[in-house]
Amino acid sequence: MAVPGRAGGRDTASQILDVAERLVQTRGFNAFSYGDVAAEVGVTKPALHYHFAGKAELGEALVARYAARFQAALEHIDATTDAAAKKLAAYADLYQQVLMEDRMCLCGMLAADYDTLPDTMRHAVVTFFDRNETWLAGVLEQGIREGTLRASGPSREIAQMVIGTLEGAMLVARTYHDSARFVTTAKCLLAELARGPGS
Amino acid sequence: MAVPGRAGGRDTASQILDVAERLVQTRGFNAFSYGDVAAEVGVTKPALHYHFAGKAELGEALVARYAARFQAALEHIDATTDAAAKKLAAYADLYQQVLMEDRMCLCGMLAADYDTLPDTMRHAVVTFFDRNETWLAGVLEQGIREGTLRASGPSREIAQMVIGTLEGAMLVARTYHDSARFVTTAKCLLAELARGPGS
DNA sequence: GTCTATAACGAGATAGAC
DNA sequence: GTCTATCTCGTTATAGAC
Repeated sequence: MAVPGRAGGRDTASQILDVAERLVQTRGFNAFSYGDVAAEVGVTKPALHYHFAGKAELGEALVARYAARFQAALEHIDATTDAAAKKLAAYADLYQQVLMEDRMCLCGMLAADYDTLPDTMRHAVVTFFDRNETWLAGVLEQGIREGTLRASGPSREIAQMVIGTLEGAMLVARTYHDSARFVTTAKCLLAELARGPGS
Repeated sequence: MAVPGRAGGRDTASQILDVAERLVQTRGFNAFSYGDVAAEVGVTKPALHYHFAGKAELGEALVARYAARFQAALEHIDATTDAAAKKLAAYADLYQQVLMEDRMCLCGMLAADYDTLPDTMRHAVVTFFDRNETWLAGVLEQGIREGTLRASGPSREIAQMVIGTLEGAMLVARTYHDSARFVTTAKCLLAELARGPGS
């Protein structure tokens, strides 16, 4: 339950979000339609427009829900894990769980679609990355204090690299249908950040 | 001229490829149309169909040209650079040049669109990554022999991480309209791989 | 090699009944 | 809250003239 709320689907709005989320994560924002979602949920297109006025509004709701769920997962890590290195591993595991459902990170996918997104969605995607960066920078600083992690530069910059590496590893691994490829990169990354004899 | 051939545009086919390439790199494969390309090149849609039967064929030609150009750039690096660490820096610089034109790597973008691509394009994208991985692994092994690079694991796995990191850093940096963000991550990555007191 | 014209389809969206 | 029916537009693609 690192990513709670996905199993849900009692009401139509949740079902719409569930289906649309999967379609965006696998096909991208410009390769899914109201028709696709409606058919899969078992309603008609106007029913979708009742719940989400347009594709922009649906997209905004998608990012908002995903970001909230991710934020909750980060808080869950903070609440249940002490060591910074373990927090980092748990963070990478969040990505891995997404990939093992054959999905790209929602915001990673939307980053690819960025130039075609409505403004509100753009801002929401950037905010998602900002929050991840802030959380990661905190974990890195904790690890440096503990002496369990090392940073060869400012913690925010290392945090940016971690996000980029995990998003990129997901992106590429999906073309190989090989989640092991992601796991390998995540392990390399964690090994690099673990306190070796560096700085 | 690390990426030769882009300036070209004598014949219509080249112009079509140039425009389509930029549109795919900025908007994705599912967010550009024959109409967009035709309008920009200054011809009509049937003229495009004359040169490239359909979107699939255009996409294949796009990846083939991009991959060939990239391959040529790698050979250029090999021919003009000795030290492995400098080759690695030159490799990261190839990505940076693409990003500074406000573009995503063509194959990174197509990786996001992967689930919606025709089969021939899928294979071409994977082959692109494979060739990059092979070249990078060779450079890493050279660096280990020289004692200028270190690898905390098998060179092919490190090569995979390098590709993932650079693709992901590009992907995210584009949402910030901030190529400096990519440069920072690339520097961190090169610093990690440079021979510190590690293995 | 490029055009006009058009076919055939799917997209996002709305009106209005129930 | 969901439906039928419809509108308008953009999409890929083809036929056939020049």
